[in-house]
Amino acid sequence: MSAIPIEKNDTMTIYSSIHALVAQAVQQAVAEGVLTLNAETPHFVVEPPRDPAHGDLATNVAMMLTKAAGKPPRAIAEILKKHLESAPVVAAVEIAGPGFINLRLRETEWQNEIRTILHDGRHYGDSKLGQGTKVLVEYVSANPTGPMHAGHVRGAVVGDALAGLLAKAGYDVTREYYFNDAGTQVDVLARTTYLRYREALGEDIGAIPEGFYPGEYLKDVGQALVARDGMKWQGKPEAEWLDPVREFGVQYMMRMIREDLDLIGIHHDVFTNEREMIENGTLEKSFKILEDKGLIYVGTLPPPKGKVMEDWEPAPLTLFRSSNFGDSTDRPLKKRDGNWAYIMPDIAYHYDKIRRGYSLLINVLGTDHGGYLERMRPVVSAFSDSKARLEVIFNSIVKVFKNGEPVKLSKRSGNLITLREMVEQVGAGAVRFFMLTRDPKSQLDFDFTKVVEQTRDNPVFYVQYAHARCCSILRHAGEIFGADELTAEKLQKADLTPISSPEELLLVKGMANWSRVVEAAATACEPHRVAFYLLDLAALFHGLWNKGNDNTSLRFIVADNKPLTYARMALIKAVQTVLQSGLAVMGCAPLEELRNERPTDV
RNA sequence: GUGCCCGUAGCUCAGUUGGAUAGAGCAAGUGCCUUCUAAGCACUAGGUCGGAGGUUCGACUCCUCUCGGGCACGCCA
Repeated sequence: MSAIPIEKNDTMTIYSSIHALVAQAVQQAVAEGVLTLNAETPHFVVEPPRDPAHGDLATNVAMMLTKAAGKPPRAIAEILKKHLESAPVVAAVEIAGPGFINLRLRETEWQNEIRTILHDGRHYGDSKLGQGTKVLVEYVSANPTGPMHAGHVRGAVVGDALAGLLAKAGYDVTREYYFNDAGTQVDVLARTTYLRYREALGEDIGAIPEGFYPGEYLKDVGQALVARDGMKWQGKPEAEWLDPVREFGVQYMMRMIREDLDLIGIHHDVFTNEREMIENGTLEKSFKILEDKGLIYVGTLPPPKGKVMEDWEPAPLTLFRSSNFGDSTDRPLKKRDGNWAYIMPDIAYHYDKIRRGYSLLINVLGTDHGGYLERMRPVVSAFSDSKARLEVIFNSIVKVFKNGEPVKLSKRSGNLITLREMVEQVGAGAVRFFMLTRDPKSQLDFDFTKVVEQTRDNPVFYVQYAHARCCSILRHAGEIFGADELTAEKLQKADLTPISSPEELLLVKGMANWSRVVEAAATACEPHRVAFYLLDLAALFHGLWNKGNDNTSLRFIVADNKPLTYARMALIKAVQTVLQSGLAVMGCAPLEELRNERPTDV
């Protein structure tokens, strides 16, 4: 029986190459007539078994083939076993349980994985899963009426990390911010700005009345307006100042928001706004397109169910046939008075996204926007002829704590925990990491005290500590070898055969999972999986470190054994690299030491 | 009334898209500092995966029903 050659290219991982090997084994068994299939080989997986005692890799291929082959899974596994055993990278093959094929690879395969990590550096784990698909991630999108506060941060971080994750997974990502500068909210902004403007000119405005924004931050805007325009608007009727003051306020707020976002390292590629959508005709055009597709008609909707509405009166309205695309009802695009309904700018905006060629649209929103997905999916389907896909990442609220006590937030009084405050107190990296330590759908408690705690149960610290330890070890080793000898380039050439203990290889296998995590997390649009992966990897590393307590020969630096130590430095450098790669996806800066420092920078 | 989300150890949460004996941290118990950082590590104990059916070689995962909690459900914005 001839050995099966493995075709290997740059983007292949251990898992994908073994997957290919298994597929080849199936083909070969068929070619030799020992296996007959009456259907295509179904989708099977090659993955690390839950229990490491089962081997390095496991595949369910035999169980998946039972129908096509008309044989019990263990019989199929027996046939494939013979083929797999002949592969040079395979050390052992076992059949277990209902028909799993467990593979053990030669140690050199794992040692080579260390070289791959050192070679790929920050690009280790990159995937071509997305195949360059154009994806637009829209996040933050807060209206320009105030600074970023705790309520915005989670969505901002989740969106940004998701964008980073999709980029790593091979998508062509655009980070976009959409703001509403044409509705009543920005009119309130304009009126409040005008009030603060009069205040800045020395008028006594008293308390901020109901229906205005109470926040102190608008005093600055009033003063800035005085600085620019002087007394130009004083005593003038609203009709004269409303437009220019609104524009001034919006620009001021957007500048402030961008500065806030910069504090946690968030920079959108594109800013889009509602006014532009209306003024450049996109809105009219999107309506026309729906009309041309025969999706607009005039009709009367039944009253909404399950909700008492005293003022309900049936009336003929301009409707969009969204029920053609799975919506529970058709939607009015114009109000009774003939003006556009409020969803129309959103519709226009999503038309614009499609027009720009995106086939995957992702919006990051709070769970309180529950109805959004049902309303917008039909829109996206209509404009793209069902070719583009809209996904919404809903994230739950963040509850803020200090010393275990909940911090009361009140938007009405303008008493909010600002993003700036969070970053100044715990550091940008910690804010970002912590926001990603939970599935977005579940509620998150953000405790200022816990985030900076240097203990095992603070995931931010635990992962950073692992990275800092790698740095520390390499610093110490530099005294033996000279720092010049510990670069990734030099370490790649090390003899890695000393890396052979089960504990060390377990760590390497953990690192080899990185690309699988990238792909799975990107597919699920769940960046928090990266945080959990890093936590796992850090635990493996800390565990190995502490093995040195019981057994000095397992310490990374063994003074009287330079070849061994040098090989282990390659391992440490690899761990450092993977941690950095993961932190980079999350947008957190890796820390080189923690002793007297807080995470401060992005 | 309808739709979406959640329900996993005493607490806070993961669970590799259907795989083998369901995992971490905290809290409880035990052991480990002559060290490259004990800011930690190892071990013990803890479960009817809300409940009941179904699909199949195999279900925390998919389907139906059901109970409990959250969020939505206008021509308002």
